[in-house]
Amino acid sequence: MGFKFETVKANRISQNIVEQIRGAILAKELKIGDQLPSEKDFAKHFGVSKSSLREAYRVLEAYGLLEIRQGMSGGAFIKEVDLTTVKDSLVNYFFFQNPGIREYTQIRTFIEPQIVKICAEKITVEDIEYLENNILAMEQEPDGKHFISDLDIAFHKKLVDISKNKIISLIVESVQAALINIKRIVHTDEQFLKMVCDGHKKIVNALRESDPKKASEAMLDHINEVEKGMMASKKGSMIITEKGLLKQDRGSK
Amino acid sequence: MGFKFETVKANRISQNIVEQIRGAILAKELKIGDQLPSEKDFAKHFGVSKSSLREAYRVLEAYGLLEIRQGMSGGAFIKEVDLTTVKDSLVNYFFFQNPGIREYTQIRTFIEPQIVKICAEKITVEDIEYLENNILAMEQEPDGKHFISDLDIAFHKKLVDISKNKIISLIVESVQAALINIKRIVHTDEQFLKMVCDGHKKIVNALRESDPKKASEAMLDHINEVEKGMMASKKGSMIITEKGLLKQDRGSK
DNA sequence: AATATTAAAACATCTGATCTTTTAATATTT
DNA sequence: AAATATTAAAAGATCAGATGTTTTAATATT
Repeated sequence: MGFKFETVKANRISQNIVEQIRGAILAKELKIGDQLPSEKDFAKHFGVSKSSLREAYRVLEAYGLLEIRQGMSGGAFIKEVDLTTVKDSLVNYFFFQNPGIREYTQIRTFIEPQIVKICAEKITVEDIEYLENNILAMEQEPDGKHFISDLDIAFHKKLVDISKNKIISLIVESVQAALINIKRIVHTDEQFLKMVCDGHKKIVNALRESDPKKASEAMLDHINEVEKGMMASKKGSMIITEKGLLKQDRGSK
Repeated sequence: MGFKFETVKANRISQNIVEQIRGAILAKELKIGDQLPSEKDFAKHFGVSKSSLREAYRVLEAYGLLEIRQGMSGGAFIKEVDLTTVKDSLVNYFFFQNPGIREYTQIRTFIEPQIVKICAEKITVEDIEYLENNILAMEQEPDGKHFISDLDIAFHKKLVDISKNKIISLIVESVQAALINIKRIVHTDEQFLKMVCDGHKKIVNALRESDPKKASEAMLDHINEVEKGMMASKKGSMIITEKGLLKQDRGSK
């Protein structure tokens, strides 16, 4: 008949409450820091049991919209959704989509070269100093382990933060987090580490010279090199298990 | 002391259970479709009350990782996280970050011109036909209303889907959804509508000629034009309120 | 003035009962 | 035999109320 109806689920009390409160937040009737009534009072207000209301609070908390504190002057407070909440959500999503390394690389090649173009014009001496220290730390890191990825994330995060675009910051950070979290691959060999450092150095050099084109090309090369490295050394790399231990990755398929 | 400790929250039973189950999913010990024990059984297994376990299930459901069905052969089933869940999370996040139109435009100018470059090589006659029909529908739309944005989203979504990059699809869709959901701006004037259609036509023409450079430039122009249009007509545009009604936007600040 | 104690508010958890939904199994009808 | 209606059981949804734990403001003590 050309018209598609959507499936409807029976309304759960807690879901109904969740939607009302989220709606009030999006409609700006509730602001950050506002306190909701206590479980007992609000349950009575809605005419539902405490458990139903508690489930609603749990869900809103999971959305990152609520902070619940125990104790005397505790309660439920409207909270700004933080980056971690969204990143976790993206990680969950990517876990099932399971994109290939190519897909991660592609989005990075779209964004990050353009980011450093902007950086080349805006960057300050303090920023340069920060990036140089980051590279130094990475070089001095004795045998890699997972610190490399933290430093790597920090390097790219710094650049994207200079661009002052909150959306792009979120994307770049999440893509990198997802890549590391999902693949759980950390490259520990000297050669890979050196390649990353060299790439970062070239980028910083171009930025120091305020050369957008050179910086952009250096970033593009760097991303592609890292991809090549990840593809090639897949078998030889280490993966981090859920328990935090390191074990040899035998490569998939 | 140079070392930063992170704050720790007292462990809640439900949170502990959530982490265990999410961990098992990420560790691939639980797969899509797997059924978890019933509330009663699992609560007993963990040695906790049913309410605590229920709260854990609610949270996992909010994460999009669980589907809970009532009835005889119901129960809790591991579910693939769907796009809606992540988009909602992004919408929540952007609501507080409240990025400017410039930030939305910028990320689009980074990604979409490159997307159509790829499309120019991959696109099929069916795809072209789809896009042409989309433009026709938009032209025939009598007086805009919110259908325009649905068609606009569909147009850009189609292009990004051709690139077969799940990450980029998610980003482009979410950015557009967030822009419309948060700003709640719909342009109803004839002039704006015509400008969008013309932009889309130029893009499709370039794609039909398999001209990546021309397509990419047409997309870049289109995005920038739309931004200009949104900025300029901010006062004259309509906004959709929470209740779905349309009212005149008087412009902010 | 500093410190220790106490009390109350609010969340956290538990127990156990009852209601509702869904479906598999059974019974009935055609 | 096939279609339809009924029934029973499994599992979640909701409720009520009791008890435990955390946090902090108020009070008492040193």
